[in-house]
Amino acid sequence: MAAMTMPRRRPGRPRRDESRPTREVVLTAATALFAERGFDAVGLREVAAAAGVDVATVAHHTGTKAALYDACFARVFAAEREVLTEAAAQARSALDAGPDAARRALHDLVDVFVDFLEDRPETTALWLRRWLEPQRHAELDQRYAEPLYRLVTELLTAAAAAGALVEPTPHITVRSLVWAAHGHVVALAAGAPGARERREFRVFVHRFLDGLYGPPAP
Amino acid sequence: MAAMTMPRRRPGRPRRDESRPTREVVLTAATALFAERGFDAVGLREVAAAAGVDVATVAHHTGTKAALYDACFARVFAAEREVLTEAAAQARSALDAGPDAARRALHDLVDVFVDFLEDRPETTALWLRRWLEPQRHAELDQRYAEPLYRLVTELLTAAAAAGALVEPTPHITVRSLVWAAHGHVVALAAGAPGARERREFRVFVHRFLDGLYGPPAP
DNA sequence: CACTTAATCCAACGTCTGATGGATAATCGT
DNA sequence: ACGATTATCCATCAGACGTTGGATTAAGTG
Repeated sequence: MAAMTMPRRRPGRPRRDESRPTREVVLTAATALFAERGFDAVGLREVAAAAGVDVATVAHHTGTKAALYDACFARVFAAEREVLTEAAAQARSALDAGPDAARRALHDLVDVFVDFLEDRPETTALWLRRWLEPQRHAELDQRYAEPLYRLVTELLTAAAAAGALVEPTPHITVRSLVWAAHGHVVALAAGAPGARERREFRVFVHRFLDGLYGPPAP
Repeated sequence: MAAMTMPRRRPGRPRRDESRPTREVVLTAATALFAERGFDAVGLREVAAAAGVDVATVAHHTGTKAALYDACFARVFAAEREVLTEAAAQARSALDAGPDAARRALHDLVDVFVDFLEDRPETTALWLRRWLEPQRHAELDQRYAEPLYRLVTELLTAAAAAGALVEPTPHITVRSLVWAAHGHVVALAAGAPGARERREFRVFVHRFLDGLYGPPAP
């Protein structure tokens, strides 16, 4: 029975590295390169070399270069969506517990977001690159950005409806916070003193929220 | 006498368009293309075509492609620096007139900045592209970004010293504001409803400042 | 065992790139 | 009028690019 459910090796030439699927290796290498230098500045031969395979192998696994690019984005953004969706759900459940709890939940939510970006700075690089590509921009916004923005925007709207805060333009607040966080990551990548900067940015974001909505109860 | 100070035509074949120096035409065309698609995605032949000249003419006036790229940045960032330097000087002179005037001066300063970015959205595109280029990043920061950041950061510090506000991390506040403004421009370029978005972003920025520092007197 | 399937690499293709050497034209200084 | 100077274009180069066809290897399947 176990043999039935075990992932039996498929026929054909075995992979070079049986521990990680070649596609994953290629995607990881390509993501790092694309994040660092962008679509046009990265050659497929370079990706192949970084992944330790031939350029034809890259094509075999990911098709065209644009498809590889898209696949890299999909992986990173799916991870971001997962983390944020869960964090937003937690924050939402705190809305009923009164204004103080709601504001504290917002603090926690942005902390999760900042943690994620600091942990995976390539997310910032890829987002910024996408924002600079007008044609791909729209499609990506629809698939990834808009749902996330809507999630948090509706969270703010609900908090406002619950009387926890006053927020006339939640989408602008959310967007500004997101860009401030991306700027923070870029500053870190540019060599700002790490630990101190991280701490201070969190304090700033909380000041930002407290200034807009009032602080949680002491 | 007038003939002595008049810009006498230099020898050699005349320019195609005597009204605008060829170098300016090329730089303008190149700036638009680079801002839209980035360094690697823009070919010199494309720049030449947009400027209405041959590719060799581009090389003759701007040297290598990297030099052309740098020249485009220098033009745009010099304009930004000029506008901001003057606005910051005006704000600084208002610091002595008390906390309310200081806060109002801050509002005016960010308004000038947002106006400038909305007016020249290519500034945002070029900045973002530079931030994604690690090696060029440092040099550019030193020449353009750092002086501007220092200008505004010291303004905040001076305002804090004058008792107009409390600001533990001025550089983070400034950076976050700058990135929020860039995000605003990107959203506009992506098709957000223009007039309303512009108005609401200004309201938001003022809310942001009032939240951090307290509002100016009513 | 033979047959199929899958993964990998090698070699090559046509295209486009940034750069350059050299010819031509038009203006100035003399 | 004549050489010097400058701007412009044409033609071309060597190299890198993304992509593809086909050979090779090694496993599963019967």
